[in-house]
Formats: sequence, C-alpha cells, structure tokens
Amino acid sequence: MATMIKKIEGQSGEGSGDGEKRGRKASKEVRRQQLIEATIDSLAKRGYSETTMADVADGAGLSRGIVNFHFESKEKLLVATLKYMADEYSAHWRAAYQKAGDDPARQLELLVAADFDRSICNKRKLAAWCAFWGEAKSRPTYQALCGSRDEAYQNVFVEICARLKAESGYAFEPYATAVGLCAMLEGLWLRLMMSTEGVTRQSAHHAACEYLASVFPKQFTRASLEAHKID
Amino acid sequence: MATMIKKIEGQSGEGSGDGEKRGRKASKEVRRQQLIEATIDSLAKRGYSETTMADVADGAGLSRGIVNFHFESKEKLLVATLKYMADEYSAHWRAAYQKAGDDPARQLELLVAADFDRSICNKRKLAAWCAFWGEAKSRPTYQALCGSRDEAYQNVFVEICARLKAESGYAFEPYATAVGLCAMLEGLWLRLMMSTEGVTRQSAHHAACEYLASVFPKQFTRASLEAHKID
DNA sequence: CCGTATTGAATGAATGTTCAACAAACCAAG
DNA sequence: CTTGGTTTGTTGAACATTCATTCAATACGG
Repeated sequence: MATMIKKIEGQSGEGSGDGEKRGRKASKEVRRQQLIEATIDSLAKRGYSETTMADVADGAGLSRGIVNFHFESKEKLLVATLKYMADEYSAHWRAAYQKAGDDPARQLELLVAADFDRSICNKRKLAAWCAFWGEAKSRPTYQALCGSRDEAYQNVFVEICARLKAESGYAFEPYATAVGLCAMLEGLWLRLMMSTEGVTRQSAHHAACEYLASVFPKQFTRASLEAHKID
Repeated sequence: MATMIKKIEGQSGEGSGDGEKRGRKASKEVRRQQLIEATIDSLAKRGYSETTMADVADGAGLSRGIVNFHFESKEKLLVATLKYMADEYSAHWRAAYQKAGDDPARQLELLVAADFDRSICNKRKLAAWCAFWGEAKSRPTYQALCGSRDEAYQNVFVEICARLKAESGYAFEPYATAVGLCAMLEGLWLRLMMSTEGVTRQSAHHAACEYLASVFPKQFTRASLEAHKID
C-alpha cells in the first residue's frame, strides 16, 4: 500500500517539476485525486445510490475514516468528483478546439471527434457521468456542474454553425442546429453507456459524422470523414 | 381517504365494463397504480437515491407498511414503476406511428412530435426516466427496460430512413442516420430535464424539426413543419 | 519530539422489512 | 334484511441492518 502511494507521488512529481517539499504537501492533493478516482470506479461499478464511503475507501486501499478527513463529507466528495470530471471534459474539448485553428469545418470535425476520444469516452467515465445526471435534477449543485457540456460549449457550436451558414449559404437556423447537434452527442453517450452490444465508440462517432455529412454537405463528404477516422 | 378510493374505483369501473365484483379485486390494481404514481412523484422531486418507502407511502397518503404488501420489496416497486413508464411510452409512440398511415415522411414527423407531447414529455416523467438511467448501468433489470426507446423503436426509424432514401435518392446510410436521430431525441430529453431556463418543450421540438429539414430536405421544409406545430 | 496524516472501532441516525392487531368487504345462513 | 364468520386490505410500531460521521489512539515524516 505504502509503495503504491510512493509510486503515485512519483508520477505526480515527474509531471510537475515544482521543487517544493513534495512528500506531504503534495500528498494531500494526490490523496484527494486518488479518492476521486476510486469514487468514479465505484459510481461506474455500483451506481450512485449504492456507492458508499466504505466502497471508496476500500477501492483506494485506505481506511474508512480517511474520506471524511480529506473531504468533509460524502456530499463534498461527490461534488469534488463531478467538478473533477467537468474540468477534465472542458479542458479536453478546449484543447481540440484550439488545435483546429480558425477553420469552422475543421473545428466542428475535431470537436465531434474529441467527444468520442478514448480518454473521455469510456464505460467508466460515461457511467459516472450518467450517475450524476440521474441525481442532477434534485440537486442544484450537480445541475450547475452537469452543464459540463456547458453554456460555453454549446455557444462554440452555435458560432461554428453561424459561420458555416454565412460561408456556404445554408438554410438552417444556427442556434437550433447547434442545440440539436449537442443533444445528439449527449444522446450518443447515453446509448453508449446503456446498451451492452451493438453500440461502440466507433459506431457512435460514425453516426455523428453521418449527421455532419447530411447537414453540412458543402464541408463534409462521407469519404473524407471516413479518411480522418483514427481509432 | 375512503372517499378518494371510492372515486378512483369509480373511474376504473367506468373504463372497464367488466361486471365482476369490482370493489376489492379492482382495488388491488388501483392501489398498485396509485403507489407507482407516488413513486414517480418522489423520483422527480427527490431523485433515486433519496426516494424512500416512507416517501412513497406518505405521497400516496397511506401507511408505511403498505408498499411491501402490494409490491414485495422496494426493488420490485421500482421495477414495476419503470415497466409502467416503459409501457406507457411504447404505447404512445405506437399510436402515433399507426395514426401516420403508410407515408414515411408523415410517420417521421408524427413520431418526432410524439416524443415532445405533453403527456409523455413533462418535467415529472423526464426526471423519473433520468433517475432510472442513472442506475441502469449497474442493474441489468433496469438496463433491459430502459431500452424503452427500444430495439423496435429504433428499427422503425431505420426502416423509415431506408424508405426515404430509396424514394428520394439521399446519400446517407439509413442505419447510422436513424441512430443519430434517436440519440438526438434522447439528448433533447436530457437537456429538457437538466437546464432550468432556456430550453422548453417547444424549443426542443423545434431543434428536432430543424434536423428533419436539414437531413430530409425533399420531404420537409421549415415552413411546413412550422405550420403543423400544435402545442 | 511536534505536527500531520491515518486508522478503525464506536455511535447514532436513517431506512427497508416484518408482523401482530385491526378494519372493512364479502358471503352464506338464518 | 340481519347476523356471524372468513377473507382480504391496512396500519403502525418493532426490528435489524446499513452507513456516514466522529474521534481517541497511532504511525510517521521533518
């Protein structure tokens, strides 16, 4: 157990070259992350309602009381977990957006692809997301964070649709089209998480590309989208 | 309380003209439904993890032990509730499908409209659906029923897309297009439930129609879809 | 040694389930 | 139409369990 902690701290140490005393002070942040990862594990395996503090502690290989030390309560732990995932998601699409440069078609293609990237879109994370969605309505805190595909995210799509319309003379309304696209991406995640067979990350991405080819025929052909497909 | 029971029994009596002794035997089914409705209420108000047997009993205005009499356990109650909603949803879209006749374009329009009908698509029911979605991954029983937008539902869309393609020479793949459309409908439900302001049943339906107009331009114009809009 | 992170048992609250008692509906016999 | 007995639905308190939280004791880095 102690060795595992050392290893994680080591990884953290490599990543950030900060020369401060890393043993304890870093440990605090590392321990939090470790517990958050264990929380995601449990949410994915057992679901929200069956996830207990003991599960999380056991999953992290630590003692029962530890969670209340690093997080004040179960509620706080879950909020921190959701925030962790929301930040990760946000950083991921922003990176893809930036990488795309200024071409709206390329922005669209990369943003959609980003949503089906392995690092974000896997059973574990999707299950955790869905667990929070299920509780979001009755908890304002969750509701705010579950707009992870947030205001900003949707606005980017609205902007892209508007530019493509201006550029190629489409008849659609940019706002409604963007809302529909964002909804489809979310819905594909939902299906990905729900159905055991049939749906895969690739097939979901493929369906999204089919949408792009239908709605933006001037920018995308099915052949070109197929060519860029990587995983 | 007794008067309320009488009233409900009366309604049930009118509906089914069976001449059997209706006082007790009907009561059993009525009571089950009453408890299921109370369960949906609680799921919508408190969420899955905070819904207790006491909440359900109180919500129905009955005593604590009653739920374990009509349903064997909490688990069974929740499964029955989900099944109730799944059956209702299925019946609703099948009715719309039948009403549409044999024209695939009209089938598509009515099926999409059905998804945003008041009777199905309201905060209460959506919240309850989402509560189950959140738990579905870890419970095979839920997972099976949560394919309420089931195999059959999706296959109808695949068939419609295939016919429209054959009829009008579109380039899309029917299966991927249908999957994307179904996913969008689910995603719009999700948004409808999540965000407090901005999204309404009408605007969600509008986004779906925008999709239809973009993907099936030969069948739908934005003007015609707008004209048919009722609620 | 000092301070901090960690442990694990104790505690108390919440909750699903059980069950003995009670009420009401039903049916047959007077 | 009564009456008495039987079945069936309903109640609410008791019970057992699960679980988040607390905290005194401990280990360990600096």
